This record gives sequence, structure tokens and C-alpha cells, in this order.
Amino acid sequence: MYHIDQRSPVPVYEQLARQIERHIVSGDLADGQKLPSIRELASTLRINPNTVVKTYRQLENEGLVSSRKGLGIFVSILGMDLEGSRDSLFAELTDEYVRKAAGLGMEGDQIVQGLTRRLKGEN
Amino acid sequence: MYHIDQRSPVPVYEQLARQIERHIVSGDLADGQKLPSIRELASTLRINPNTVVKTYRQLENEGLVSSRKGLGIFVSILGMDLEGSRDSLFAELTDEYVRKAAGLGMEGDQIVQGLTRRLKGEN
Amino acid sequence: MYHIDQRSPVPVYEQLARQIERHIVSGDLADGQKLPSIRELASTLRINPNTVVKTYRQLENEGLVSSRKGLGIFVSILGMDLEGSRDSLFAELTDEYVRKAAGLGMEGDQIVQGLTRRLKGEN
Amino acid sequence: MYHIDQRSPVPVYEQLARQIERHIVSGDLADGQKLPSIRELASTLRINPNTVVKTYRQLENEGLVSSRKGLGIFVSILGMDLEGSRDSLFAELTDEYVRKAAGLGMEGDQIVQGLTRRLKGEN
DNA sequence: GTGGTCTAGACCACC
DNA sequence: GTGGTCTAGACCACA
Repeated sequence: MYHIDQRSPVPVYEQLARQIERHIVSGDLADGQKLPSIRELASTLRINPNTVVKTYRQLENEGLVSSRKGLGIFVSILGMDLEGSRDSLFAELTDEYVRKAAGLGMEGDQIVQGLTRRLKGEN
Repeated sequence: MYHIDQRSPVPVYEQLARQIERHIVSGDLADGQKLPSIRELASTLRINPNTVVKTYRQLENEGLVSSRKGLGIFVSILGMDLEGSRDSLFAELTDEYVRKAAGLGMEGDQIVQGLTRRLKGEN
Repeated sequence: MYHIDQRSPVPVYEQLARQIERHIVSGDLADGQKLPSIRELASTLRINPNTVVKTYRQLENEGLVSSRKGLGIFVSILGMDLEGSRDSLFAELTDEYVRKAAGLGMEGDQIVQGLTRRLKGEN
Repeated sequence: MYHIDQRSPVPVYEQLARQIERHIVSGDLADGQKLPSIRELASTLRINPNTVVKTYRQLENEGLVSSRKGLGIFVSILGMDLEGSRDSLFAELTDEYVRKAAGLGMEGDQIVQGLTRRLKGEN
């Protein structure tokens, strides 16, 4: 479900938070839905439970989830502009992608073509 | 010339190495060309010379540059498949991009459309 | 356990890496075994922790060890041809030895005899 | 004639000095014999003339050669115990060899056997 | 506690 | 001037 790269310099809790954030913003995780328990998620991803705690705390600080003692962690996005957030995150992703591809000497059309080909599984 | 984000979790020496790598692989820095001296680059980027040393050492381990005492650091890509490296790096970038966008609930066509729109500056 | 010659032109971190490499390749340090912590080894050898970091980093680049944050550095030689590495290292040592002895005017038999005598402690 | 490893941490002038020392001690270079001129040796080995100067100066400090202005550098080993020096240098070489091989888990007999095999070109 | 990064500043070898 | 090594000491992330 989630993909963790232990060797990445990006902290594990950060990688996880960003992935969950995308799932929430995409609507994949609906409002009010319960997230996996800390122990369960830690066990599944083979990471330290403390790391999951940190992830959930961060998401809570960002106002994406809220914890209810004894019950668990729940998606909590009342009144949030989901579509706006999604577009904003996608714009960030895209800019980073274009910037790095530009560093490889590629320009607009080439990037689009390269992406299209890759999506078709041609290379 | 190079852009360092001090707040990124990616180490400074790694950010720098990846940017120089792209410049080399893109052909922007030709074989045999001299890179900026350690002290000069450190001064320009306002980072410690040791950090630049670490960057150059990493590039040397990757076989992209070679250092000559008293002379400097030079691009050294004899017998390297530049085009292959470029394609490989682009494929990595693209896969990461697609994976993250997929987390936002987007599929192939939507991603291409979103990228195209962004490149046209429509949003 | 390890012996560092501060006056040698060979960098301290390199001396240490080569000695640990031999211990690993010889099987003295088994796969998965934990190496001494950076601070501990630095303290024992009376060198700066950063120097040990450099040693461990080099061994990691060579694929002999792998580090896990908060846990330590571990021997990691999955799928490595240990015996081949050992033979290769021994061949290097031997060639260097023979080359230098040849510079002293000694030939095959004399070298073997000299070595044998020295091993017996006769001189 | 002489073999220089530019990537070695051992300074070039030191590598060269040790090789010439061995040639002198072995009798290969007899007393009074003229060494190659600085420019000639530098040109042959493709190193900086200053480096050869440093080598010759070091050998002079060790009392193995003496320079005569306008004439050149000459082997000068009057009254030296050549055989003793040779044995001493060989003992050093051998001890270093045995120590490193021991680090690979090899003991006396194995080392002798390995050396013999290598000399016969069997591996 | 662990490893990892970064800074500051020193000294060395080579050109 | 160049790169290379080492020390000292600080701060961070992870377990």
C-alpha cells in the first residue's frame, strides 16, 4: 500500500505523511474514514511504531486527520478545499519534475513526449 | 548556477552532486572540462569547502569526474553511455512523478494533460 | 584490534578500511555482524569520529557494510564472492611483494626462501 | 624501468625514492654510477621535474647518492653495509606482507604456498 | 544511544 | 594556486 525507501534522506515519517496526504487529498481516503492503527501500519511497513506516531502527529498538525482516544485516527477534512489542495500538490510535483528534466537538457515538448512514451511502457 | 535548499532533507552535498551530474549527463559540461575549484564553488554557494569536497568525492566514486592534485577536478566520462545515463535518469524522474501523481488519484491521460497545461503556464 | 600508523602517507581512514576489509573477507567478521560504533572505534583508536565515518562510508560504497540509522553499521556481503575477493586481495599483496623484492635483486626461489626463513624466525 | 602510481596516496617522489633505493641496495646500480638526469627521468616517467628533484634530494639526505654540480647525481655508498641494508629492507617487506596476509586469515604455510603458486603463474 | 551532516580551521602534497 | 586529510565541535534524525 505504501512504499518506504529506508535509504532516502527524506525521513521515513515524512515519506509516509506525504503519501497518506496524497491519498486523503485524492479522495482515496474519505472524510471520517479510519486510518490503520499505529501498530498495524508499523508492522506492515516494518518500521518503528514511533515513526508512525510521528507521521500521524504531523498529519494532525496539518489538519488532515484527528485522533480520538481509544478509537483511532480518522480523516478529518471538514471544509477543506480538496480539489484546490490536489491541484496545488500536483503543481508542485510537476514543477519539480520539469525542473529536474530541464537539468537533463530537455524542454517542454521532449518532456511530454518522454512521459507519454514511458506511460505506454515503450521503454 | 547551482541552487541549494538548506531546508531540504536531502543533504547539501547530494543536491549539488545531482545537479552537477545532470549537467554532465546532459552534455552541458563536456568531457575533460574543468569544474570550479573547491574553494571557489564553496564561496559562491556560501557553503563550507568540506561540503564541496564531499560532492566532488561522490561524483568521483560514480566515475563522472576525476581529480588531479594541484590541477583541479575534471569531467571524466570516457566510455560512458551518456545517452543511456540520461534516459535512465529521466526514466527514474518520470516514474517517481507518475507514482506520486497516481497517489493523487490521477491516471495517465490526466497526468499528461496536467503537465501540458502547466508547461503552457495556464495554471 | 586495529593498528593505525599516523606517519604513513596512506590516509588513516584508508588504513582502517583496508584492515576491516580484510577482516570481513577473511570471514573473521561474519555477515550481519555489527561493527563497533563510530564513537567507540574513534575513542579506541584515538582518532576523530569523522575519520571513522569516512572509513565506514568507504566500506559502504564498496558494498561490504550497510548502515542503519540509530542501530549501527553491519557487515553486509549478500551474494558476494568472498573466496574470490580473498584470492584477489592476496594476489595483489603477493604481486606487490614480489615486485618490490625483485627491485632488491631477488628472484622467485630466493624470495620464497627468504620468506620461509623469516616465518621461522631465523632472522 | 620505474613504476609510478599517480593515484596512490604515497607521494610520487617517495614511490620513486624507494624504488631507486632498492636498485642501489641490490647492486643493480653500482657505486659511482650516474643516475638519469632530472629532466630525462621526469620526461620518461611523465612526472614533474620538481618531483624528481625532491626524490634525488631525499636520497641524498639518506646518504645513498651525492650530487656534483654540473655533472649529475651519482650513487655514493662508500662504506655502506649493502647486504645488511638489503636484508633489512627485505625483512620489512616480508613482515608487511605476512601481516596483511594474516589479516586475510592466512597462516605461514598457506602464505608460502600461495606465493609459490603465484610465482609459477598458476593463478 | 546510534549514524549523518555541516562548519571552521588547520596542515600537507603537488603544480 | 590546487585537491586531500584530519581535528574539533555542533546539530539533526532515528530507535
